[in-house]
Amino acid sequence: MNLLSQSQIVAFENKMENFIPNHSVDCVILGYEDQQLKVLLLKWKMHGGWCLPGGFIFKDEDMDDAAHRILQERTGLHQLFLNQFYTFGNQKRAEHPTDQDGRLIKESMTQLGFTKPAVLKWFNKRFITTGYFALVDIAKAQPQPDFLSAACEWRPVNALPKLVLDHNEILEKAIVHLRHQLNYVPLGLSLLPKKFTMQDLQKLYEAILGKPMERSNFQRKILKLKVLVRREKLMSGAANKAPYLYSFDENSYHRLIKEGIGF
Amino acid sequence: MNLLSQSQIVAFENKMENFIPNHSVDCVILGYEDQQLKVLLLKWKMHGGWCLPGGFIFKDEDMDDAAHRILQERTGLHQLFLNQFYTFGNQKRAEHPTDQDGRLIKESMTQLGFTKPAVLKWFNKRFITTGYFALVDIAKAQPQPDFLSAACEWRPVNALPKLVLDHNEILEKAIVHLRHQLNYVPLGLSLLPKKFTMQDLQKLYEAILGKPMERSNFQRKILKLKVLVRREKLMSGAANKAPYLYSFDENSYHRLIKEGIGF
DNA sequence: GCAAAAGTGTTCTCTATACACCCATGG
DNA sequence: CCATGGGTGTATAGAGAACACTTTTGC
Repeated sequence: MNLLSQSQIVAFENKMENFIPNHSVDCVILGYEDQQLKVLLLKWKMHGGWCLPGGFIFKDEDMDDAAHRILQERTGLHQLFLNQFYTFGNQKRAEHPTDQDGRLIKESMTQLGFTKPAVLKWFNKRFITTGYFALVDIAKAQPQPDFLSAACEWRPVNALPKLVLDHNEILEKAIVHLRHQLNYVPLGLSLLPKKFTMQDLQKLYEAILGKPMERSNFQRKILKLKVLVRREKLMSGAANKAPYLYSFDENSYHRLIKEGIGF
Repeated sequence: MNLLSQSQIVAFENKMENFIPNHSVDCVILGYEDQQLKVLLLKWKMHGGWCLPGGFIFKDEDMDDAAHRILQERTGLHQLFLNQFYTFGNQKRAEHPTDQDGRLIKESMTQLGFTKPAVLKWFNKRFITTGYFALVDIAKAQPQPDFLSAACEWRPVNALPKLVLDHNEILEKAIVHLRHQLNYVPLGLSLLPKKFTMQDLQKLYEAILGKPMERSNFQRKILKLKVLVRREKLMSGAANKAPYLYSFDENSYHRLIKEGIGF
C-alpha cells in the first residue's frame, strides 16, 4: 500500500519541474521551552528516520525566500531572524560514514508510491544544501509535517535522535554558529514572551551556551545593552523578593542586531 | 571571428556534461603586495568585463575540492587557507540593478564561437554560487587566465573596477568576513615572506582592516599570541634603530588557527 | 524570624589604549 | 649631535569574573 495519496504524488510531480535541480535548503528551526533549546524535526513516513525541515528552490525564487517559505510552511510563522550559515557540498552527503539513508531513500520511493522515472531520478540525485537557522517562539508555532512526513515535533537539542543523511552535522554547525552570534547580537525577542524576568533571559542564554552564568554579572551585562525596559514587579506568590519584569525595546533591539554589540 | 579555438570549444562541451548544473563556485583570492591588499581578477575575452575566478563543480567532486581546484588552476598554488564564506542564491544575480551583464553573457556566447544549443542554454541558466576566499603569497602565485579570459591580474582592492554580475557584492562580503576572521585566527603566514619585521606585519593588518593601528600596542598584542619567533636584527642601512626580524612558528600558528584566539 | 531569590556593591584581574621614554643607527 | 624609527614602560579606563551584602517576599 502506498504511503502517499495519488493527489500528493501528482502535486509533487508537477512542482518538481519548477525546482532548481541539485540544490536544496535545510532549516534549523530552534525554539525555547521548558528551559530547553529545542529544534523542529520531521519524521519520515518511509523508514521513520528524523530529519530537518527542508525543501527545494523554485526556479523563479530567491534562495532566501525559499528558506522563508519552508519555515512558514512548517511553523506558520513569518520570521525576520532567519540566517544562512553554511552550504554543504560534499559529494557523498547521502552516504555519510555511519549512515546508509541514502540507500534507504531510494528504496523508499516505491513504498511512497512514486513510479515516474523522473521522480525516482530526482531523489537519487546529488544535492548541495544550504543551511539556514531561525529562532522562533514555540508558543506561536504550529508544526505542520510536510507530505513526506508523518510527524513534525519539537525535540530538545540535548537529547537528539540520529538524524538522516548529514543532518546531525548541519544541526551541529548551526548551533556553533548561533553561539558565535550570541557575542554579536542581542537575543531573545522571538524566543521569550512579551514580559519576562531576568532569570528567564538568563536561562535562555544558558540553554543556548550550554553552561551556567553568574547571576549578577549577567544582569549588568544585559542591562548595559539598553535594550530592556523595566516594567512592574512580578508577584509570583513565592517566598522571595519579587523580580522585575522586563520587555524588549524593539527599536533598540533591532538597531543593535544591525550594528552588532560593540565590536 | 571566434574568440575561442575549436579545441577549446569541444573541451568545454565535453566537460560540461559532468558539471553539476545551476551551481558554481567563485573564489576571492587575496594577496598582499606593495603594502596593499590585492585580489586576483579575470578579464573576459568577450566584452572585457572583470570578474572573480570561478568555475563549476564536477558531479563526482566535493564542493570544497572544486574551490581548491579553481584556486590551483588560477594560481598554481595548493592552499590550506581556503574558506567558504557565503552562498549567493538570488534569482536575478545576473541582472544586478546596475548591471546588464547577464544579457551581455548571452550575446557574447556566439562571439566566443559556441554554437551548440546545450552550451548556450548552460550559460543562460540561473546559477547559485558559493563564495570561497583564500589568502596567498603573490610572489609564489602564477596567475593563469582561464579559457574565457584574456587576462588574470592582481588588482588592489581599494581601487577596483566594476565587476560583472554581483561579483562586487561577493568580494565585499569576503572582505567583511576576512576582517571578522582576524579577531579569531592569526594571519600572515601565507602573505608575508619567511622573515619579516613587526612593521611589515602591522602594515598587513592595516591593509586588511583599512585603518591605522598603534605601533607599540600592536607589537605586544601579536607577541602575546606566541606564534612569532624573534630572529636576527635587520640592518637596513637606514638611519634608525634596526628592527628585529620575525618568522612564524608554524606549529603554534596552525594550532592557533584551529583553536582560535581566546574567545 | 527564616529561607529563598533579587538587586546592588566591591574587589581583583586582565585588556585595550594612549602616550612617554630611552635606544640604536647612519648621516 | 640629530633625525628617524624601534623597543619597552606606564597610566588610565573599561570589561569580566567571583563573591559579599542588603532587600523583599511568604510562610
